[in-house]
Amino acid sequence: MSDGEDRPARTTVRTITDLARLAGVSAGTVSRALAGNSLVNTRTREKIVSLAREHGFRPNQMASGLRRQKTGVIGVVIPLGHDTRQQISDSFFMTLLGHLADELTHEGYDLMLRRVVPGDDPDWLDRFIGSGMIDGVIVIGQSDQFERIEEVADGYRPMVVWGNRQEGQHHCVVGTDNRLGGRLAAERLVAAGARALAFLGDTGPMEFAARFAGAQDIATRRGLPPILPLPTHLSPDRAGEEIARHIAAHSGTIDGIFAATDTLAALCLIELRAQGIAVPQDVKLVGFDDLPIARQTVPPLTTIRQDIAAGARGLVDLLLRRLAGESTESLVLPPELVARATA
Amino acid sequence: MSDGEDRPARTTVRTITDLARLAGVSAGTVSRALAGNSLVNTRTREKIVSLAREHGFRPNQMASGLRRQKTGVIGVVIPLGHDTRQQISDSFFMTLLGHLADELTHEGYDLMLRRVVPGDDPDWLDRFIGSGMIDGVIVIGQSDQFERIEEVADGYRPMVVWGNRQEGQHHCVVGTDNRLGGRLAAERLVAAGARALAFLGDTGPMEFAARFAGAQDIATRRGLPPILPLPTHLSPDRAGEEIARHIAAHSGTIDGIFAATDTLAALCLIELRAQGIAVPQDVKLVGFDDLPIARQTVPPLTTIRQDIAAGARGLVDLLLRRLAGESTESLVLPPELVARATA
DNA sequence: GTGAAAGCGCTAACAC
DNA sequence: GTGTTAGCGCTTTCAC
Repeated sequence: MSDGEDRPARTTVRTITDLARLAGVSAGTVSRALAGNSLVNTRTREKIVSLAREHGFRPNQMASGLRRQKTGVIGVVIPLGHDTRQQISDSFFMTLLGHLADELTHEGYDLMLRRVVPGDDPDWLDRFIGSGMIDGVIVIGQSDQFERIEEVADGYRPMVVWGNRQEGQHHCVVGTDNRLGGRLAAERLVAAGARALAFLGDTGPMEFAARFAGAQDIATRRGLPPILPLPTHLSPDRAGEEIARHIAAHSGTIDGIFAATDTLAALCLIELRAQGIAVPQDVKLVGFDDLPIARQTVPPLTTIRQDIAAGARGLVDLLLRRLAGESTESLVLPPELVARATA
Repeated sequence: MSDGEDRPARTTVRTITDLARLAGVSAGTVSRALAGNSLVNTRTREKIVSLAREHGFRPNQMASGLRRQKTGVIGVVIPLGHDTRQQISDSFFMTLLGHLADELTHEGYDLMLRRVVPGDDPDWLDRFIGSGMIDGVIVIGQSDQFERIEEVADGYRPMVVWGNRQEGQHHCVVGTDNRLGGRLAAERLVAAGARALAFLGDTGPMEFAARFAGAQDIATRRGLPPILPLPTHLSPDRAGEEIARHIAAHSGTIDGIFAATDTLAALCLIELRAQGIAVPQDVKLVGFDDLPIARQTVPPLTTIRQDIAAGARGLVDLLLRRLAGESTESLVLPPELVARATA
């Protein structure tokens, strides 16, 4: 390692042509041998393969992709519409991304990640798709881009979206039944004795809107007053203050809070404690997602579970089928109440 | 939207040649016009650009990449060596990844994400680099692959690694001074009155080993008994049980715990509470990372802060400079004690 | 079974 | 200023 040039003295073999020269065959044969599928003479193939290994040769995927008109890469894009400052590091999306990486790797695809701010670039989706770099795209979250996604879906098949399902939509979506989730949450709050309910979080994004609507379904059915929306941003810094203000303004008048996400619920728990409000005695609280943090709050958070791993599997499975030319239905996953100690 | 074919009747223009035909110029001119830099006639350029926009034309990045020998993509790879079941969704890495995505996007690069299990594929790094799909690579975490990374670093410049710095290493690394962090943690525990210290977490990965060593420095300096290692896995399910066993076995004999990560510290806090051990009265606890969860535990966690955003900025900055041919030093970031309520 | 040759879509000399 | 040409590294007919 100490003396200058320590690269092995072997010819550097960067292209399939280099390798062909070395093996005394043509580039075409090398290509076939490495692809394995064609009927190349076994001896020839073995020689080529061992030569390739010996010299650490890897075929250039750009060239191969260009020629075959496919890249082996799936694009994953996270549109940040509602709240630009919402970090890409938002826990739920990040966990989903992790599972997607696992699933795609497992299927032999690479993952290209893009975070976009649709407000800055209305063309975000076409640009990604048209880049020629990806064989298909997974959109994580509809954000406020439902219409844009619908338009694109009509002309581009290999796309699957994580989000909420709307009546009669065109694009293929995988997601939890958010409205049902909202119902489960509200039912739990009511069963625990709450009567004056609030919804903590922005109701703009469709997934949150559906959760809110589901909760409202229950309030209506039970003859309770309408649910009070307590809007917040998603980034923890801002949400913290906003929640503090909401609680200060409405403690005493509400006795049940349905938080749009576990992250918000956890912050809410802190604020409730800070303001001397006992959970679940004075106020019941239910979250959404069942992130790891839900088990670690004090008291542990009652929440609505989304099966993230199943979601990732569904997204990849549907995408691969669409890539293969199939038509696919959307996939709606059932949410599940996880009863812990806050309601 | 209601009548069958709603694609515009315009000729579909997929390649630069299509566009050239439409504009009545040659492909070369279109290429130059779109690149903007060459001295194309302003009128011609405007015509081409507007035509391109009108038809939603995007140049194929694979082709352009192949020709220019650069892709505009940076690879980000997470080697999962020590603990295969460690999720890619590990909080710290995920947050770092989020910041990397922001930084790279900002610099006009795309991000290709790969999760690898070095045990299954010893060739993981060369394979990624040799794929021809990326201009450079950021390795998140050295895992148990220090040697492999060193070997590659000698022959491949555009690589930067997140991890721990070793005396005399070849590869360019960005990371926190873990040993110093370990010292800060142990000093805090001792200052809070702890005398019998334990380290919670696997000491195999170098970063953790350095944290452990730092803590041991302080124990030695203060004439305290050696620090007791309490090994765990990183995945929350297994770690939970392991921690419970450790606490059951050693409560009473230890009065200060330094957890390798906040995630472990949070789990530890739960277990201590479950076993009726008061924090910080009976046992002091310090974490590492300062993840969002550290503010949300009860009581809030005293921890050692790593500046993740600065880390991401450093990684990207150094990588771009190496890409530009510069030689770069490694970057060691200072950890910072964040005093909350557990020690 | 293997070689030769034609291109995938783009860019960069080199002409004019 | 713009057209022409020659590839980037690979795959895939089409011959033989």
